[in-house]
Amino acid sequence: MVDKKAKQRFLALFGLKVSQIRKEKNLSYRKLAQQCDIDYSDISKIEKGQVKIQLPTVYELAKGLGVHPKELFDFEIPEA
Amino acid sequence: MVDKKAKQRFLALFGLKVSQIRKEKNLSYRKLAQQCDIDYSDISKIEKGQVKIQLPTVYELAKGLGVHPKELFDFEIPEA
DNA sequence: TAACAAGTGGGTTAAAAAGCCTACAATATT
DNA sequence: AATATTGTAGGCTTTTTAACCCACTTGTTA
Repeated sequence: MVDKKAKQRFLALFGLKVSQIRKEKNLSYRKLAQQCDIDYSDISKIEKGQVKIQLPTVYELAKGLGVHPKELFDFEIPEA
Repeated sequence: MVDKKAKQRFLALFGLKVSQIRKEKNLSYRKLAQQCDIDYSDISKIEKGQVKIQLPTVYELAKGLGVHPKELFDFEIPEA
């Protein structure tokens, strides 16, 4: 496993993006959870960058938020 | 697990995108594998949509391909 | 103040990815 | 023709998510 810190940063930025979009849409964890097949307590962990979610979960999340999955990755990647 | 087919389509489209970019850059599985921390045989499976990779793997893949992770999701999501 | 909603953290079990390697067939290269 | 490259498939072990559930705490609001 190379570049552990960069991956951790990536997870954190992804979670932040999810958090931003969720708040824009005025959704609580529980409300969002109703719209996608993810447990509300797990969404909390995702936003904190605590779990390395898989592609289908990314898909579910985007669906629940009503955005294209691509949008969840719309953030700057820190170089080096 | 709701919507199994949609998730499978999503995986397939993602893999197709990876495949397209890899070929644009004239990279073989083994060459790409040298630039990211993923085994070459696993990249093959990713492109075929056979594995549900996690976020750090998405990050690695994008890094190896020299693109922003967002680009790997730049495809149409089939409705319904 | 009571009831409710929200965020958080901890735990469980089964399934699957990560990470690794080997082998083989089909191409391409020399 | 011989060699090297490429895609593919299979197996293996360890680690971790997925998918749940429950309990506690802090805010909200009726």
